[in-house]
Amino acid sequence: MTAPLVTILDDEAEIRAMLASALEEAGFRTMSFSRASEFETALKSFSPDLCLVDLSLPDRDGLTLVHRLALEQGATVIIISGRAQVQDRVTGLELGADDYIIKPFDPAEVVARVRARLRRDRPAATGGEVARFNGWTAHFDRFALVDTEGQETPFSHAEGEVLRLFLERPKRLISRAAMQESLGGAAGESFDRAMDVRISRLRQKLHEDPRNPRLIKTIYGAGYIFLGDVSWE
Amino acid sequence: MTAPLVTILDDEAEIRAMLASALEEAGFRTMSFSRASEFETALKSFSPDLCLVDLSLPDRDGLTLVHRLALEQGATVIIISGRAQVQDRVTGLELGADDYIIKPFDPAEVVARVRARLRRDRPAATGGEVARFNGWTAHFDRFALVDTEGQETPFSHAEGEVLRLFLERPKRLISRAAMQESLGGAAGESFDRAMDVRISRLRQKLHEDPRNPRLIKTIYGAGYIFLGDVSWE
DNA sequence: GCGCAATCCTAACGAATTGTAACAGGTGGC
DNA sequence: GCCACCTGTTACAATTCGTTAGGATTGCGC
Repeated sequence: MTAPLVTILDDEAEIRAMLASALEEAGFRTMSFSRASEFETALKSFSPDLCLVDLSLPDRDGLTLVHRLALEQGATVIIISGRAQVQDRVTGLELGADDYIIKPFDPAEVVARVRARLRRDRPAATGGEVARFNGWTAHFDRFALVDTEGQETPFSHAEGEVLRLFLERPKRLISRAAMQESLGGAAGESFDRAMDVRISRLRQKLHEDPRNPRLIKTIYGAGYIFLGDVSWE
Repeated sequence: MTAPLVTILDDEAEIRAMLASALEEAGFRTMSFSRASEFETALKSFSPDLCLVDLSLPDRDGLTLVHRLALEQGATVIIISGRAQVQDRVTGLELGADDYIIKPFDPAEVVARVRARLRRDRPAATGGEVARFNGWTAHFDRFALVDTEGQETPFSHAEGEVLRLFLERPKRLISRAAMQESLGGAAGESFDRAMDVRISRLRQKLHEDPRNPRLIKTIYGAGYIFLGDVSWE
């Protein structure tokens, strides 16, 4: 999967540079344009995954461009603008923009908003559903564990909840209480036994040696700790 | 097509009222909740198209709730918060929120942002009769599924209802109750068995492996989730 | 090391939930 | 009427997952 392509259309070189470096650092490919006409020409050869558009362009009405991009061409568009009035924002969004960011902005927030948009369009690009650890690949989207040989082992919803919890907090102690709260279990009672069973079944699917688990360690009297080297994608 | 359902979760009655009236005026259906626990209970019976969530909730950590809603359940979430720091916004968006609105806000902007989100989520609302997903093309106008080789498989009206529901809400949990409500089935009774049968027949036409369905997943005790990458045209 | 209680593991069971084959009533074309 | 098809119902099979119970492990005092 190649990195998503984000275009930047802004007449100020400084802002283009700031956005481009922040986005590239975050793993996106970027293309920058200072004038709408050039941008539109480039669109004939490329189809960006997301377009950042400054409304105050010298050579074209920005809103018209946004409208054509978003509604007619179906592109994902985020407006960047110095105009902060609610009315400006509302019309920008009504015209088809997916988001509206006001200058001055923090590049970190722009990156976060770009990610939030692309997460839906290209789920694989910004991740959240696939994690790798110690030879395993967990596909939460299809509820399956895949080993190095491509062998698939399905896991259930309940097992997935536990696995996800571990993969989101690797190498950190997770107390039973925290786990119950996370998994929506009513505190106390005898749900803690159900907890154990879920983990037991998960261990089996991960081929853990019961005597010497390598991935899911029990900390007696405290909770569990997941020792895999996790990377999400 | 029924109006999209927007849920409002905020502990301040005044804000709930303001949002609800603005959204209803804009043509949305709304449901309001003051506490996260009630909201989560209601989620078992309804599938909102979009959730507005205030982060400062009395009975639960708002960010955890957002994370579960957005990433695990695939719901569309807009955070409303009094915390205006860039860092707060970035973490909110990283956790899966689709947008982040800061208090105090203008109801008109909230409505515009809600519309901007839903415009992408429910393209079918604007009237598409053909949808593509994972090698299949569903033609609702002539009740047929077409595979990559052009092979046509007809589907019935009842099957189409289920398929359309899935294609309009991909990658989101759809509870049985919500499905019955959508399909006009009388609640309770033994209609839920008919539900299963419809899905079973649809799975067969999609050539799903009964042991390991890839498109229509069952979430035991909760509902179903459709995992295709859908695009309407 | 030994004994004991607390804690944890997991096989086995069973209730609840879901899947689906088979059946039957309904509808419409001819 | 006959036939094909649609669709809900029934009955039983399969799956999920919490509970139970007994065994294993750990920590601690001696």
